Amino acid sequence: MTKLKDVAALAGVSPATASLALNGRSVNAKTRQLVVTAAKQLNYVPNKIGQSLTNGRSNTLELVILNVADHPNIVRKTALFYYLMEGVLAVADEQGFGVRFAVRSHDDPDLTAYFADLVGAGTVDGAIVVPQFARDYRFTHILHDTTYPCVFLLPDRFGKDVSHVDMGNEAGGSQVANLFIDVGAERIAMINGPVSHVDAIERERGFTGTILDRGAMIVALQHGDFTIESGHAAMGAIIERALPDAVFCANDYMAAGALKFLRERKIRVPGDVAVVGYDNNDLAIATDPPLTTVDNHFFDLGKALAEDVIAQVTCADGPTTRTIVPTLVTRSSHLLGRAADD
Amino acid sequence: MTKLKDVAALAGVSPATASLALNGRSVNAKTRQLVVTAAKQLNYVPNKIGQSLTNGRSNTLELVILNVADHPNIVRKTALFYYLMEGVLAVADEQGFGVRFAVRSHDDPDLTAYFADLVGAGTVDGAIVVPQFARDYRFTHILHDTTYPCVFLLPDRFGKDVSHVDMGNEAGGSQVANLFIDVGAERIAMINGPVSHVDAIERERGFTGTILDRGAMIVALQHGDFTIESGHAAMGAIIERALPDAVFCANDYMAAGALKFLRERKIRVPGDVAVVGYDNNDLAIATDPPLTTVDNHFFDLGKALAEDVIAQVTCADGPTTRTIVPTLVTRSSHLLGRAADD
DNA sequence: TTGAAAGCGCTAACAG
DNA sequence: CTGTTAGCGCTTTCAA
Repeated sequence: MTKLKDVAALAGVSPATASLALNGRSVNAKTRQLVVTAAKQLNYVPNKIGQSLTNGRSNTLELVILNVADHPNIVRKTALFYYLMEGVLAVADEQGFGVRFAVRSHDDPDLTAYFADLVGAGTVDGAIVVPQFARDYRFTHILHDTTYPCVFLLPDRFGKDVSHVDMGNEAGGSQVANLFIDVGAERIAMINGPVSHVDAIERERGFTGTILDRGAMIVALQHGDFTIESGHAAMGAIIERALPDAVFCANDYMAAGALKFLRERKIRVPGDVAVVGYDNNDLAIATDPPLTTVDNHFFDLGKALAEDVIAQVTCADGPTTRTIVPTLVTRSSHLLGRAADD
Repeated sequence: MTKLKDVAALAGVSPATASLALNGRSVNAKTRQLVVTAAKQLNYVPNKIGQSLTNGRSNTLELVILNVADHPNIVRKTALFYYLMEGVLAVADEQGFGVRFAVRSHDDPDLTAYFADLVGAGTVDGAIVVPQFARDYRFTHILHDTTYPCVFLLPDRFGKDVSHVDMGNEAGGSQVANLFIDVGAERIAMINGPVSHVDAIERERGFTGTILDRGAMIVALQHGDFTIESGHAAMGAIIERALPDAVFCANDYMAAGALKFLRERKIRVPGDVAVVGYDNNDLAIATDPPLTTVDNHFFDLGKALAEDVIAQVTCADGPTTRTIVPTLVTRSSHLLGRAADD
């Protein structure tokens, strides 16, 4: 591997000036020319490890996602997370940062050690962390105490003390509630995700809040685990008592399961009951009927996350907070009664 | 940040011995004890940048996936790739490697520069590359010439000169063909992916090869772009001429589109026509009927890829080649005639 | 078994 | 504007 010294030698200057020349600092134009052509001739690529050691910066971000053993890893299934990664990559690339990727379990006894390594090892300048469940956040202290640049993907409520991006689950739930009311539903059910899932908690809060505010009622609330099967089962449990006008499923997978159950029972969707999902997964256009759902804008979330860590890394800015508001994507599964026959 | 020197000072030894002690080299037991407790007391985390500079190794792998501008980014949609990443992470973690992630376009004019940086910058010890299309592979030369550790996810046919893992598309296509024949199909169609997609090419080869070998015939061949819509359209194009007994779709998305089209036309699946997809995407259990499909074992592919690069990094082994054979997952969409009514 | 010293590749401080 | 020197944090000869 050719190094700076070699380039300097070929150009007939000292390594120091070669460095200045290559980094666009003030040097004699002729000298720069010399150095640049020498570098090109030798296919010189600066060794980033060397650079990091002197600069104290690695220009790398770590994206870590936190799982939990007792629930299926929904990230695995949804492909949504890939959009987030691409968002992160988009801004990281543009700003000259590389991205490392890691998955840890929330139950991992040495999660703390992992984070300690992260801040100590010097391989990354900042971290984007995606906790998914309301669990033990003690590991956060390490990041906090050292004021290590990091941003969480977490609702405001859970991310009080740390920089975070909120994906607007509460607003999303509320949007669905309004849609149901507007379409004439009165007796309403929800199939939510695991009780400890932070997004699920917020979706439910936003949803039930506005349902009740607007004078309709919640007649059933079931918890699934975000899988198709659990949606299917939950729908069965709901129907056992009575058929609601509308059911909101906290993700598209469970909505697909619910749809499946209703089809088996020959209950018409749309028409007899309105069904809405969440995430705007690709699944939502494959179901029959196509699913009305909520789009989180995962790509934008990824961009926001990356922008915010990078800001902390480069400007030593204080903690940031922002919300990316999701948008309703109406297809046909939310229609009720006559409207469904159009 | 506390450094080795600090630990050494506290333990009352030289940095050199502290290093030896911490790295499990031969040192007086008492000295080691001293150093270890000092390290613990100071929460010492070795700086990996410093280590890298001396060792010449970063213990990091890069996973790069190659896109193409003129086709939808299927990786974005499938979630399959996430399984692959988890496979890579699983072995990387275990072996003490970190993983960087990047996405590049095959059409990017400075793809070559990107790879040159990769080998030159010293931030990664090896690369896993996932090209998806049969395109210009000139950038490979850089990796090749420098014998840089790298492994491709590519069919044998395309990966001749480089270490690679083959996902067994040809075998998978063949498995589907056999299933069709066994179920009594005679007039058979295929909805394939883009003509330049390496996996699509192999799937078709394996499929049509055994269909013809076993005396059935191909009555239609359409190309989609791996999306639901394209599957829908392709199915329409096929039906325009005649209804085949069976149609093999090169991925589950297109199969879902085909299913949708057939449902609209009130053609029964299973029963009138057999439909099989590929990938064993989660989509496949959400469709009606559940889709018979082929599982690529993406997690295992990721593990294989990681194992093979790491082997190259640590043992300077020569090029490796292996195939992870996919397996058929039968649900009900492949049944024909009476069998479908069971 | 341990310490002193050198060096990995680079950039920054300081002279000249 | 350019060269010399030092040093980032670590490991590794080489001596003692």
